[in-house]
Amino acid sequence: MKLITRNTDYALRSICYIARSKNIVTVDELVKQLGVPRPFIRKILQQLNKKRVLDSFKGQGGGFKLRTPPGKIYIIDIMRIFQGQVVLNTCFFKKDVCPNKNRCALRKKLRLIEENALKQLKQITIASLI
Amino acid sequence: MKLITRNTDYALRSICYIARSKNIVTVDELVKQLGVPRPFIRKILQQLNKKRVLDSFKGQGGGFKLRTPPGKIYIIDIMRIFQGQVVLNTCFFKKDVCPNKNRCALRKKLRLIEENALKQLKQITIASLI
DNA sequence: ACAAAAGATACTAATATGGTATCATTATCT
DNA sequence: AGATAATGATACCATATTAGTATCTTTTGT
Ligand code: FES
Ligand code: FES
Repeated sequence: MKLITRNTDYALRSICYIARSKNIVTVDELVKQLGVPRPFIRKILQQLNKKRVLDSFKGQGGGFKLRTPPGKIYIIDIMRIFQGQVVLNTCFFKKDVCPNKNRCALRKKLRLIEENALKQLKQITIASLI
Repeated sequence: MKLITRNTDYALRSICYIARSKNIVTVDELVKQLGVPRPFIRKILQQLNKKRVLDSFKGQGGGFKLRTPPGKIYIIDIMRIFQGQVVLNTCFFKKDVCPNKNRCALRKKLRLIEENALKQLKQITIASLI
């Protein structure tokens, strides 16, 4: 039960770095800073661009910068990009949606725990990490 | 980010069923009740026996029963059996243990969330599910 | 034109999870 | 004692997810 995966982790680190550095940041710079495989982090940054977290500039002097201020980037959103819908607690009972789900004591408990975790995750911004 | 996996889920269901039924319960009965692949649930029950959650009896009339009362079986322990150490939030920064871990803002936040979830999980017993 | 950047996309590798198969052991019943 | 009904142990296979690579295209500044 990992809260965040490697993807997300690197993404967050990259975003934090970019947030701190006022200038535009290249992949090369991030590779040096984070010591992460170049093609891997490239893919991550591309995804962040597609999802409109970062803005990208091609060509010489190009690179990435934030599209919104760090105080408005929530890590839950980054998690969603790389991990899909966060905190879902599936029922394995029957193939389809379990008809029992609302009465099921286990789900009820788990749901509470998840809601709680979600609530906390939703409050963390990049700004609060740097 | 699944809170519990299929293994754990089936284990919990099995334990709940066994807890409700006063008699000794066979794999066959569980298969019928839960509609889960027989060899799969066998393995699960064997593990539960090894970890001393269930007690097992071989031979005719054999099967499984609880080793402790349902109020003393915590689901966090079942999770640990099937999912290993629950709620660990790894740092991916450098290969080894990150020297920065205690100062790292992200880890600090995640740790809080995890501690919270753990605290809640630790309170759920089988008794509270049946 | 050329070089330095990112974009797009498809592929491979490693790990974790989910599931099977097979044979050995033990206990009960007749 | 032997047959049968149960679990124990163990090794294997399948699938999904995560992690990582490779290659080629596009854009832009000089
Ligand atoms: S049995 Fe389906 S949610 Fe619990
Ligand atoms: S950088 Fe290692 S814990 Fe945050």
